[in-house]
Amino acid sequence: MTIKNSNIEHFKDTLQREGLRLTSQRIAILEDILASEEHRECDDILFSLRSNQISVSRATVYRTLEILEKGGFVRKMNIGDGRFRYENKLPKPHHDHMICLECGRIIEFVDQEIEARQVHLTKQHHFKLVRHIHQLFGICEDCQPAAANKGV
Amino acid sequence: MTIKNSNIEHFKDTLQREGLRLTSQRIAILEDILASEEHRECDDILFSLRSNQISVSRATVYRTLEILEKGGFVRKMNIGDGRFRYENKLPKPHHDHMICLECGRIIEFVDQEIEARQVHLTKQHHFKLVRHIHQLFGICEDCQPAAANKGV
DNA sequence: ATTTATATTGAGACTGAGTCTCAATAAAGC
DNA sequence: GCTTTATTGAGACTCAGTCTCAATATAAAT
Repeated sequence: MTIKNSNIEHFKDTLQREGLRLTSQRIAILEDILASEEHRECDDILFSLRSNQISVSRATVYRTLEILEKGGFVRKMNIGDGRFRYENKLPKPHHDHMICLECGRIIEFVDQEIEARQVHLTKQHHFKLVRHIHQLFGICEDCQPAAANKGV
Repeated sequence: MTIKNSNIEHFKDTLQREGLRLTSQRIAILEDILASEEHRECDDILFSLRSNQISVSRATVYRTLEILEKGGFVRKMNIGDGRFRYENKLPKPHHDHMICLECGRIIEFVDQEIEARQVHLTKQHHFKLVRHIHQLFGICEDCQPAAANKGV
């Protein structure tokens, strides 16, 4: 059994547990996400499907993304520009993001010291930490010459 | 001269530098923000003004908030629920936020180690850090008993 | 103080991401 | 294959935020 098929099986189990059905649209959306390493918005996924002659409605993509998020297949991220991004979460350990303000490029990072400090700080405030967002906005290496010309 | 008046003077200077005018609406909005320590959304500010018999349109509040943000008077924050929050930035040094998922309470924090690690990490990636968002979501002390009952 | 040029305002139209509705369709179990 | 019921697509809808434009107010000039 391929890795891809084992993911579909896993998805099937997740659906069954919730009394949901395995449809061709859901499979197509999951496969498209599994095939990408990018942080994409809904329409990126929609157009990617369409470029493979798969027609799915926008509503179905949103609905499926919600199921996939709950099932731990994708991570939904808010980078503050009003549109959510979705990334294939399966092969990835926890990480945070640097986001280029010029080109939108996303660089992933993790830092154990920061993770530990977060736990420490929340304990100090008797706050039960559930999840966190840590985003570093700036200019990536490639965009720095261009940004300097624009006076950034 | 009171602290309040010196802020209005500072605002006046900021406006003049941009060729903008000092209007009663802009003063009222700034004063309302200066009088609050909270992280409020546009409508909170609008209703606060109205409760003081000051009628301003929503568009003007948004427009003024934009000017105040650029001028460094307020900080605009995205806590991921689709509505921006604005906080009086003047008396405050840099800080990040813990956000209670139950009651929306916001606790401010700073940690020099985290700040230093951020700089270190971005340097490693030759990324020019401009700003960051660091939000810790969870359950605040007060909400933990209630959340436990709901099975969170 | 009056005039003049132009920035600002308010009301409501508009935008765009995302959600909801509902009739038609398609899974899944029998 | 039949039945039950979840799912789909199309488009209406929502909601925060932005834009438009005629009426108004500010600031500078006279």
